[in-house]
Amino acid sequence: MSDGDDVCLIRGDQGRALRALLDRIADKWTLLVIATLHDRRLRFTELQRRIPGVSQRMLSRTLAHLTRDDLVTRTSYPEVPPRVEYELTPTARTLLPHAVALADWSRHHIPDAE
Amino acid sequence: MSDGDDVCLIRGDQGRALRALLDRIADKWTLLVIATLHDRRLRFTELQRRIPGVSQRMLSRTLAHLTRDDLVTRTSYPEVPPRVEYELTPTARTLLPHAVALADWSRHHIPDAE
DNA sequence: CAGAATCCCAATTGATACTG
DNA sequence: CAGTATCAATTGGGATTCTG
Repeated sequence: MSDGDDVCLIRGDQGRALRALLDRIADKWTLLVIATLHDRRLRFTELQRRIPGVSQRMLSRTLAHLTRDDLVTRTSYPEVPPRVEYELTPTARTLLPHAVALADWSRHHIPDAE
Repeated sequence: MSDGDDVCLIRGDQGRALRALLDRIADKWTLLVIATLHDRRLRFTELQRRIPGVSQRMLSRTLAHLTRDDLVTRTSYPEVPPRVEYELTPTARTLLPHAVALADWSRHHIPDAE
């Protein structure tokens, strides 16, 4: 907790890791998708309905990236009409507390963020 | 710590706060500037030397935003040649542990982030 | 030294239409 | 239903030039 904590967010592993994370989740929709899936599996259309403003294209891309990064699992059922369900991976769930902590920090320290 | 923690990162204050924060710090240079200033006040040119690849334009813009958001203080000394020093505000310092925590999470959960 | 102004390119996002 | 394809609009960022 001391002020002297060594912060090595430049040039080191920490810096690259943080950049890799932000590159994956800091865009316009990713965190919204993760948050929307936090307590339930959802189908494509349900996700789109719960996330106001997202286009099919962006939701599709976001889910593809999340699936590739192993933060979301995609389950396709061989039915007609097709049904596909998305769900957070355990890995993604461990990220949620950090997101909440950051949101909390923001509400306390950034004006108009409340 | 339970799985049932209420995560309200959608539509609520939390969601807007998190978005406001990411809009301010998730770009290419902001966190690098914050990290570079974590233990010392620095002048414009020193910052540019310590952050490889940053252009004058982007460093200038980034510092202006950080100053406006009260994460960095700008002190100008009336000398010739001019001297300007930048320093983290106490507010910005409280953000650093969160950044470190996220970097740590990333190193454990994102392949190639190490 | 510390920047502001200008121009240009690349990447991100959105709107719309179409398909298995 | 769950996407993909295409194109237009917007934004982020870099290179260069100029200035108090």
